[in-house]
Amino acid sequence: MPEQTAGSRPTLEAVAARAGVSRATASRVVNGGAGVRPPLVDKVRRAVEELGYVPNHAARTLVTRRNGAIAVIIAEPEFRVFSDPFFEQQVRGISRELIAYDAQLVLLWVEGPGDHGRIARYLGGGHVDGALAFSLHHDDELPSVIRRARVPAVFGGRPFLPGGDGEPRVPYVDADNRGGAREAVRRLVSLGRTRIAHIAGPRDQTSALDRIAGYHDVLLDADPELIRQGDFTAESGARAMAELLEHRPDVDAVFAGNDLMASGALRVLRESGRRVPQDVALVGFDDMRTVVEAVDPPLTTVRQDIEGMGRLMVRLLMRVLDDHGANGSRTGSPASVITPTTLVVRASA
Amino acid sequence: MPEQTAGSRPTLEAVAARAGVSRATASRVVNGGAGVRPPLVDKVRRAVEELGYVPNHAARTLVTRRNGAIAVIIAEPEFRVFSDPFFEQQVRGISRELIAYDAQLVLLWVEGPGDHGRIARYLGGGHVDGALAFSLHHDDELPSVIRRARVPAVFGGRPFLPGGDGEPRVPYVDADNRGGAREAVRRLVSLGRTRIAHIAGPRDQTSALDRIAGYHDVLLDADPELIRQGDFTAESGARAMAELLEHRPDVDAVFAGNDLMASGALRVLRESGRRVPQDVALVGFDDMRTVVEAVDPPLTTVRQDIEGMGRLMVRLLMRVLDDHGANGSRTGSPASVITPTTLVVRASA
DNA sequence: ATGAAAGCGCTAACAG
DNA sequence: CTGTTAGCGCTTTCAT
Repeated sequence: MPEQTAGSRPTLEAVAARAGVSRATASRVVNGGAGVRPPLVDKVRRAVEELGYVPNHAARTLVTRRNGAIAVIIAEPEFRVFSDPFFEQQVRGISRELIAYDAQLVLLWVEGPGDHGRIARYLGGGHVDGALAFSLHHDDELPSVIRRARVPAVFGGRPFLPGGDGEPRVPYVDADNRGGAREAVRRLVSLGRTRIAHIAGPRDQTSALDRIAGYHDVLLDADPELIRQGDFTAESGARAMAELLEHRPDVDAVFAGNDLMASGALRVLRESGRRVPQDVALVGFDDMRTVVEAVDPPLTTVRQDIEGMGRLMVRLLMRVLDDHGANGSRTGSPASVITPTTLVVRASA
Repeated sequence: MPEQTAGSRPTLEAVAARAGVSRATASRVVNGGAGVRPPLVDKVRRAVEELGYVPNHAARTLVTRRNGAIAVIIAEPEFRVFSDPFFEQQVRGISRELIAYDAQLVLLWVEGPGDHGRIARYLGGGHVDGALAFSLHHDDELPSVIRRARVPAVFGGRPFLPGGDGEPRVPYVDADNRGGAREAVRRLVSLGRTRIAHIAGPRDQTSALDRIAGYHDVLLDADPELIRQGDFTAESGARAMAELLEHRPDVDAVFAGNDLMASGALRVLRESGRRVPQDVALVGFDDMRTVVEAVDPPLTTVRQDIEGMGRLMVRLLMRVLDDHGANGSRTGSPASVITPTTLVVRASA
């Protein structure tokens, strides 16, 4: 343990003095040591060690204009933040990747539109180098708030693009919802099913929309009766399944917009005396552990690499930041990233 | 929307110039405006408005030595267990209170002992003014890591005090686990029950220990056979209840260390053909919504104000910080806070 | 390859 | 009450 006087911590000046070099050289060593002769590098390193020197972040930020911190914006209504496994995994990915970049995670918790002013002020105040936010509902104003703050940002999940005209596109990271949905439906088709229904997620979320699109990609002329609206909860899945059974009792397969709705549908299916997968095959989406394996039969579903998406959000943001730094103005909006999904076959289809 | 040139943001200098005052006066106004004549205050305020001035945080920190940021340290293993409302509510309370103090929340995610070095470096690096952490298992090293970093910290939940000798006591905020347990057991006594069992939480967590102590406070000479070990999971509650029924089939009341264990016990109780509360009365702890109301009969339990505890952690930390600032050295370790619990009577007891 | 010196934007004595 | 003047600790030209 390096000793350290109670009040003030050693400065670069002290390190330089101890190593018998100038502050400039000490600085160079601390920042990688490029272009400094090995013997001096060693001397400085040793001084740093002995003094227990840690760079003063504020001083460094003041001159470099880099904070080494990025904001993660969490909108309360949307997520039961830490209890939602989805969200937890994403934040874990972000946190891990940020550590690799030696950047800090500043959590901005938004409880409602009333907080937008505060968020805008903070973001605009140059406290963080960039922001990470999550795709929300169609009518959420947060994206505009972030954009107006002129802080480089990356979204998790494809955002609804406001206006749509000359607006700068925000880069985002999303799973291949559409492709995943196609795979799910194709699986059902390959099983010989011909009356394949879809229990859709809420229309104001792009992930739900994209999954619906994927369904239609495969089933070009699907009977509208076979498509039912849910809201991503198990309850809504059960309700949708009940409707389905009423209007199209001949249904022989269901692609649910997520695992939760699939679990609700499964319950109703069994209550109606149907066997899964024999009578009705069922595929979900998300591969949410707690649901997928707790259910009988275990659910065939589409997996997305959620933690990986979190990591990618960080990488993408860092690239945007580098562009900013390099030539002053953007090199053009960086491409968004769509991560692949994989079909996980279990017993339900 | 105040205009703003792309690259650099306006400085205090610019504000001062525009308002026709010195930088010092502008600074005074920005920081509350005490001791500045109203007309000047107005002028400066207007200039700030027109220029869209936002103080540079780094520059301010550099001179004041205050970051306006506090770290919230989350230890991964723990976090999973608490993946329920508990943790989320606490962080929400912290976040809300921090906003009131205009401080930022820096999230430090600890995945294991391997991260201790990084955490120590960060904390020791003066990036944050203080830290908030949560009470962990007996053998967790995090508390020592934090203490060694010499950063003012407050714990959520009474920590195991290491060493125990001249070590500085860390202030903490905790619910009155012992008192709550007493209330729970007294309720059972008041119902005329005479063979009251306790399903205890893990012995390496102070909350579990305190609840056991509360049980003993009321039942001074309880039969050791009536106390069974669980680990705060529903499964362990079921197991403990089964053992209980085997050794003491005459049991007529159970105080479970938390609601999850109570729910497991309830299931076993009913499988054994006993009626709750008629044959066996049951009280839980935590008042965890999702469990307490989902269960039949609804659980009588002990409620703690979790969000409030989060807020108190922040207030306590701020007080510690003020003490530090005021006279250079601590005024003495600030008192910890124990928040009251309340018995919530439902149908199970 | 190294050092000297000029700030980054702000606050806090200290004068006036 | 207001302005002047030093820095806070660090990076970064610019000379050498």
